[in-house]
Amino acid sequence: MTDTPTIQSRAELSEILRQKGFRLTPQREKILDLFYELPEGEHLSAEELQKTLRLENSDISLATSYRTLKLLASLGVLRELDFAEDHKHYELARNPKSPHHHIICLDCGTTEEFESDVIMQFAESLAQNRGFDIVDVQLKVFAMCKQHPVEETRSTKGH
Amino acid sequence: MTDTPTIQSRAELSEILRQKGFRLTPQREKILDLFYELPEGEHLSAEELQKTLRLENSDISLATSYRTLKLLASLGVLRELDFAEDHKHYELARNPKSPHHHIICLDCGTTEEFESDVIMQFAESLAQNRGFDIVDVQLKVFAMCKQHPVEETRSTKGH
DNA sequence: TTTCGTGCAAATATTTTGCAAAAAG
DNA sequence: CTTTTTGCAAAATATTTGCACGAAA
Repeated sequence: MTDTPTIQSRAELSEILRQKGFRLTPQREKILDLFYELPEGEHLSAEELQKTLRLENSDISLATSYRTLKLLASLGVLRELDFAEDHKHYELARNPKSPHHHIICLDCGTTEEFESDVIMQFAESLAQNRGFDIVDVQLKVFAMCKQHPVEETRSTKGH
Repeated sequence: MTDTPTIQSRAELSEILRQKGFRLTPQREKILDLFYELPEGEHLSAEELQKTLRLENSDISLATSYRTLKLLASLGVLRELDFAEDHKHYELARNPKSPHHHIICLDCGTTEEFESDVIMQFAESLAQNRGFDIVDVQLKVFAMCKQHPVEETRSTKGH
């Protein structure tokens, strides 16, 4: 892995930003705060972030939300997740040494997360063999959960 | 894994479609043909598919391309891939019993693929424990390749 | 012939960007 | 003061959809 810093507390944000020449703004603080308030394993899309901000009467423009999500992801503070959807999700990169993975129900969209040393070791040695420097590792298991068995005919077109 | 059929040849397409009440059209045949002509490990986005079709003087509308990609993916004939980009990629699901995985350079976008029994076994037992029925497994290793070392300061804003 | 698929253009959805004003350092 | 960041609205991208016509079974 690279030198991605593990943020122990929101207070480190200022330092991380300053190191790279970015400024600490109320918007950036607020957005990071929100991610800290989130239960572990939760992730937000840009729209969900906006909705949450509005609930707390924070008036941050959508453009700033997008810019902040990208910035924080590029700094390694947030992790960008791609499920089988049309938008990205973000979560705190709490512990970059052991990224976690997701099993996703293709029908209801439910996600469960898990960690795995097996996967990480595999990825590390693979990257080393090929001369890559790992930034993130994401295993995605697309599946149907108990509540949503595999459909067999076109009658079930939904989703 | 589910009963996703492994297509041995393009000729089976008709049967697979008919089974679910879909029709065999020249457009669907042509698009599947293209994927068969692709070297293993190659994948196409909707736009790339259009470009390739145009090169062969096939005049299939973009809407139909999108519809066909979605349809074939839902039938298990194609596999939908999400890299850290703003569009999806598709590839033939040649062997659904051992999906392959990708290591992606975040800077230049190069992808290399690999397979792994370790990953598949891990995924199978995980899914079983949680009562999920696996549809696909994708490990993505985001990294920087030899040619594109990790950037340290904001001076390198590109990309 | 009846139902499904296609092409077109318009509509959506998501994300990015130019620019002037406001804020950070 | 100087440079970055914000908010807004417009633009750019990616994908989906309504509808009338044409094609498959």
